[in-house]
Amino acid sequence: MKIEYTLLKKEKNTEARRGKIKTNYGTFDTPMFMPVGTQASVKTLSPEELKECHSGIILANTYHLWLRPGEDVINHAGGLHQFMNWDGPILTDSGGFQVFSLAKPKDISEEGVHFKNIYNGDSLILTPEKSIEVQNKLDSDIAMSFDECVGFPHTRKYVEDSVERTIRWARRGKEAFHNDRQSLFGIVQGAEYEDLRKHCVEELVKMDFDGYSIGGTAVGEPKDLQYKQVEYSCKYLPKDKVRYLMGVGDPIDIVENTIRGVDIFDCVAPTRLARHGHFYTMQGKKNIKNSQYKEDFTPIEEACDCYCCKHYTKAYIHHLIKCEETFGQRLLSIHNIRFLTRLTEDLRKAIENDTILEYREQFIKNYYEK
RNA sequence: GCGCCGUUGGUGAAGUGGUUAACACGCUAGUUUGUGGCACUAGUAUGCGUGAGUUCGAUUCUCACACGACGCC
Repeated sequence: MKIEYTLLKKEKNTEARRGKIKTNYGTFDTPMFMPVGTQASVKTLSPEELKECHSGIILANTYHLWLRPGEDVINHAGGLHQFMNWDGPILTDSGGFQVFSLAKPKDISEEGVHFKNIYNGDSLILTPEKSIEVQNKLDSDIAMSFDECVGFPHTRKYVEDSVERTIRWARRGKEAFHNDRQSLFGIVQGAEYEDLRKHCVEELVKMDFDGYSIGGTAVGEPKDLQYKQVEYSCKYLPKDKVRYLMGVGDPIDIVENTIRGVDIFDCVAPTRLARHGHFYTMQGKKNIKNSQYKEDFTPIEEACDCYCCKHYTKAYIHHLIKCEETFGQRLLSIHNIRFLTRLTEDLRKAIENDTILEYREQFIKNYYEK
């Protein structure tokens, strides 16, 4: 079956939404934070540890799994869930972000995007059809359309042409799509131009996707522009379909964009930052390597219920991270992901109580003014 | 006791008669947004064993002393 999104409640004063998503691998609440497991693994964490972080869904990447081990290997294993021993929902990115991070403009053609295989130097082309074929074989619960994620800054003309191509690619991908157990999302592009975002949404809605993603954010643009891009997208998206904001996961951005109507977030930040010693607290982001933690025998956060905070001290984690022990990276990854899922739990409560604006005010006060 | 070699930041060390003493590690901070994981950026000896001398100028040359390694009695 396809995913089923249920809108449970809209917050009284904002666009924030409380909902739930039913998949073949369980149901999860929205708003929700989704950890990133590019290569069929959320770096340093086991599926059991991820479960304890209360992640409702995880993300894996088409581009990387296409190159290694190859979609057929995973298909022969019985699909991504079986391959990686994760029995919760999985969303796969299409490779569209790698168009932004790896390809140059000259590598992009109407047919698709030309890449060099980093493992053996082969010339490769990723097309909308190929991306969908790979994702069909990976058998994730939610697949993404192949899009072009445009960087910042850019010219209006470039974005105009790019949006049209992304729409054509979305149509080609939808026609190539064959998997009854999987859902497919369209991706809204158009940078900071409201008319282009509106146009993109209208064209995608005509194709009737199972849900919609907001792309082209978190690519170096100022925060206020990011929030506008989300507003210009959510304003035109159908209320009865889920909305996923791609690549955004800074705590304040999760709060701000939930208020603007986003249901799902993903970001590499909690795990990447953890590997470099940073951790989130309600009083802001901190660095465990700082010498002040050398003999601090208290947990990362007293109020946190994660495995890391229940059993380990800052002094111990300070030591582990300075020694580059992977256990330290793992403990902070657990904490950071749990921090973000707790944040979305708070936001869900605030939506139910119609108090999300008060929550934002308090959150900003604690997070930034200390 | 004699001979010989050596002594440069927290560590390993490079180097020069003349503006900011290389590099690495460590240390101190910072950055990271649909991940080409474990990277990048910045700061970190007003100082070259101690004292005296030569010189316009010494960490660099000379002498004495201290400390250390090696060899000989």
